[in-house]
Amino acid sequence: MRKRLQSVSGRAAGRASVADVAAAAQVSTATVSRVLNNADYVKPQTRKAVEQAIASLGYIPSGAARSLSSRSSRIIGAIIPSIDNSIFAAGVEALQGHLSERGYHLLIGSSNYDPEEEYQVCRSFLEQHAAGVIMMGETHTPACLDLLDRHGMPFVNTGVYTPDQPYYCVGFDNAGVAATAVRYLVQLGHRRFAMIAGITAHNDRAIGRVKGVRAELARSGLSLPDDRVLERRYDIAEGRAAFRELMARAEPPTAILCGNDVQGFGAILEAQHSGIRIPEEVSVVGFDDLVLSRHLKPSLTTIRVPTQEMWCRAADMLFARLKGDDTPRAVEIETSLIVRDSTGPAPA
Amino acid sequence: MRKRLQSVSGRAAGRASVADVAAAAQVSTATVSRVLNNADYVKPQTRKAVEQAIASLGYIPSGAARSLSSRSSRIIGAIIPSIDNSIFAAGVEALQGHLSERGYHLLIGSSNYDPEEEYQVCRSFLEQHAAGVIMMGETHTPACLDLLDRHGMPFVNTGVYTPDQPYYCVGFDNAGVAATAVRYLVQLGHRRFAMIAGITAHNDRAIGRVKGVRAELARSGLSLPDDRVLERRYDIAEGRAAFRELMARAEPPTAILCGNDVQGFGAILEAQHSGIRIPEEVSVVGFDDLVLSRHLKPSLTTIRVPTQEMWCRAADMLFARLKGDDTPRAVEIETSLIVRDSTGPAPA
DNA sequence: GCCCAACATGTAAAGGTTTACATATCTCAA
DNA sequence: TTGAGATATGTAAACCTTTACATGTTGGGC
Repeated sequence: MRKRLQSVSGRAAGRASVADVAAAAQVSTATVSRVLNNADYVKPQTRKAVEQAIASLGYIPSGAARSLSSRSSRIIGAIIPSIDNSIFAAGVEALQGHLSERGYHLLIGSSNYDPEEEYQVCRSFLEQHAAGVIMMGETHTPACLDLLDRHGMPFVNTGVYTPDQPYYCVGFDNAGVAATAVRYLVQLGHRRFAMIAGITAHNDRAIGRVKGVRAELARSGLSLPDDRVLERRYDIAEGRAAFRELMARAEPPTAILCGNDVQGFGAILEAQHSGIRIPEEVSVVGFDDLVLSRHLKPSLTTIRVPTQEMWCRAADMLFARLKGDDTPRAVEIETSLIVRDSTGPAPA
Repeated sequence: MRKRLQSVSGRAAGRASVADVAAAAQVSTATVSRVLNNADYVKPQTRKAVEQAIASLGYIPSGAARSLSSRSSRIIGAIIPSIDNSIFAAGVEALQGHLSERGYHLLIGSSNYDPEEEYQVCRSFLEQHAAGVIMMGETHTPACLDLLDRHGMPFVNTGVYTPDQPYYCVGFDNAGVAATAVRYLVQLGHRRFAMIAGITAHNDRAIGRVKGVRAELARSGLSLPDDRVLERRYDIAEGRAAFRELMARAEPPTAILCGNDVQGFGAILEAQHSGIRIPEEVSVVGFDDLVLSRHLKPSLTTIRVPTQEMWCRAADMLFARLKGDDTPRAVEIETSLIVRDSTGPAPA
């Protein structure tokens, strides 16, 4: 059994610890800790000595020991339904950068739109002492909420704006935003609508969008029968199939609202392949404004959602709560209808 | 100051610990630990008692304490150049699931193709006591390699196959694979080639692909002048611009190889917009086989890369090394040329 | 020249596991 | 009946920080 690394040894026999740094800088571990966490009351000269020791030992603090001791960590957990969806990938990317700039780390888990998996991911975040959690949507199992609550784990719901709820959130009103698109289409003279929606089970955003479309149509004295709402996965192939199915009907819709851009891509691509003209024969609207949307032919009219901003704001809300600052409970982010070439006047 | 949570208290005043579980189950903490890590030599009856205590207390082990004590964690770090790229998103998604099934957690960091950032992410993984790291490519700064080495942190390079190197890797020979596509195009009669390549700085995969193309062309007595290699970001807009630029030349290429599918999408979409016919006027080949590739019109001929498999294998290599099992140092995964509609005979 | 506040640093406990080692109990062959 | 393993459990140290508290030092107003 070899004695632990001494400050003299160039090579680490095991990892250098605060004790090693302290020894090398001839100070106490408390002082090293103070330097590390740049606390007040450290003489510049002392600080320099410690920093030098840190550098020469290649000392890297132990996150585990740190969070054990301080009962807080620099880890944020994010639960994403599916990373393999551009909109979430973009969000995760932005979030990761945002956290990293602030010395935080991102732990990610995916729920696959399954509440049970979401619960398990929460548990694992708790296990890792995450400082906070970001989740999608407002619908979580009681077990999950209870778990977070019992452990005093702060969390923020994203993708939804629910000022009436007691939970923190940053997002937008899915129903209201979807209504915007409908209003625009109605103005263009459309009367026969259909929807390629996301799978609504366990997905309040998808539900909200369908609801919003229905509500707005109702306001114009129109309706959206159940058989004109096709629930499909967020997937190009599914979007294509749904579009084909809708357009093959006796009375095809003149306007199709998609649950997200990916389904919209499916619609446009299927139209390209089958020779259906968009927007002359049918208008298509997406949701998210992914990068591809502006490049397709025709380009896709859609709702722009500032995802990056949303995830970063969610992180900021957590930071504020961790610091004890107060922060509004519900933050609404601005979306906008981006009119492109996939929509036009209803055919005569 | 309140006394710590007792097994009798329904509500947690702080988090339950092994000590609490031990007390509740009337055993020692060692036994609880044994149950937790399902070690041998625990009487079924005892195990049951402990498990019951765990359940009733809602006990969640502390990952921090665990890794501190055991000097190992269940965290794997992955450094991705950019999550906001379908190919990586798909990989991360698969990796996350794979790890999660095995009780591991995924910490992610992005390097933005910047070696310095990669180094920083490595540091932060070290800080979090990751059990292992997965990185893209074989090119890492000496500082980074040294850091990993000094801390005995196992890592695996992905996206490259370098049996001659002393590092673990799982991937494929970028140059060789790119050559495959060239061979196919040469057979189709193409003689005037161009490339929309990725930015080669700090990106050995991008470099490899360019090299492979050049090497294979040389074998056929052809060449690829520097002015026919446009280095661009992996981005649809960049792909479009590059395609436009190439096709506007006095002698436009008859075949364009793209650094990845995203650039290929750019080429196809630009062709759609500008009325250039693919493959009649020019053939286009991508790399990655993203989901969209088969759906575009024309569909994109490309190289299929089993990304999901690649990332999962990388994780498996780490697992094997962590367990002390031995594992081949270099694993080659199989890619294949997927011929679709974006390639055809060279125009006459 | 004194004393107090502000500044600077040190000591040691606590945080929640794992694990080496010690101890206790059981089983069964001789 | 005994005792040697095998089985089962316990004790306590170690892992590496942070932090409450204690102590020591400095400067300057009087």
